[in-house]
Amino acid sequence: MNIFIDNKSGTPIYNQIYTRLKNLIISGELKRDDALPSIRALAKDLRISFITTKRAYDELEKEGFVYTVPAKGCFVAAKNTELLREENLKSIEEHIDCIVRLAASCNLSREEVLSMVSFGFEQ
Amino acid sequence: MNIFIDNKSGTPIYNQIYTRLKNLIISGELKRDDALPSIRALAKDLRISFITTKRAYDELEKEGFVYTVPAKGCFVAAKNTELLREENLKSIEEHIDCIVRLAASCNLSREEVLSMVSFGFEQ
DNA sequence: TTAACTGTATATAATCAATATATACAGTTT
DNA sequence: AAACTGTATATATTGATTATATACAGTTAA
Repeated sequence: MNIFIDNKSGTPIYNQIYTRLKNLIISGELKRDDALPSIRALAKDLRISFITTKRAYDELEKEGFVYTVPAKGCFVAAKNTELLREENLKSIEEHIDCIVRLAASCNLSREEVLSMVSFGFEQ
Repeated sequence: MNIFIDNKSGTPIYNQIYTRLKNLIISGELKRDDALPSIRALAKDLRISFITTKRAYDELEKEGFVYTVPAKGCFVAAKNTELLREENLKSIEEHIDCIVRLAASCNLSREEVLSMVSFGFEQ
């Protein structure tokens, strides 16, 4: 499964697992309805508590990347790219809201902001 | 001085003081080189530890809104509006960076993002 | 010069969220 | 029945946040 834990890195174990699996799903290495390793098998493999792998899977499920069936296992959900796109759009909207508020509080016009954004894409 | 503490609100005391003073400075009610109440006097007034008022003042100083002179007091710094503008610009840049990254990961073009931003200003 | 004020520095206590875990439970498969 | 699956509950540890006391050192003005 190629998941490695770096105990020295500051990021929590459950987060490392979550990120790695998410990338595997997004990149397509794990396809729709593929079974993920069971939380216990993966935990045994990584020599950590299965509660920790469960947490990573819970996060993945909460964000719609996987679905789990009690007593059966955890599987890659469909429509991940659409889901990711929706999430990103929502996130972008939030950033824009912040920008609009900040711009207002320092008298920055729409045009000035637009040129800043446009410039941001050139970097 | 009109500073009130709401113990029921979730925001920390030092933060309430910080926000209130910052608003007084930005709005111009406290002008350049005006003396703020001493950390001890304010603490006595609010019936809290002066360490807490000190923390609020430390935050204000770190962000450039006030300067303190040991054994003399704490005073409103100059150029607050310019400073605020700079801070806001930096913050906007950061939001733009995030947006650019998000847009890239879901194949959103510069033009699409620009129209989203433009739309954001209409709300 | 001393009393009363200013801010500073260090150490500490309480609280809370985050992280990781063990254990007991219940359903599925073979 | 044995061996697997995920679930639920309770708990321990850690670290950051918040608020504090106490001892210190400089300034001011009687």
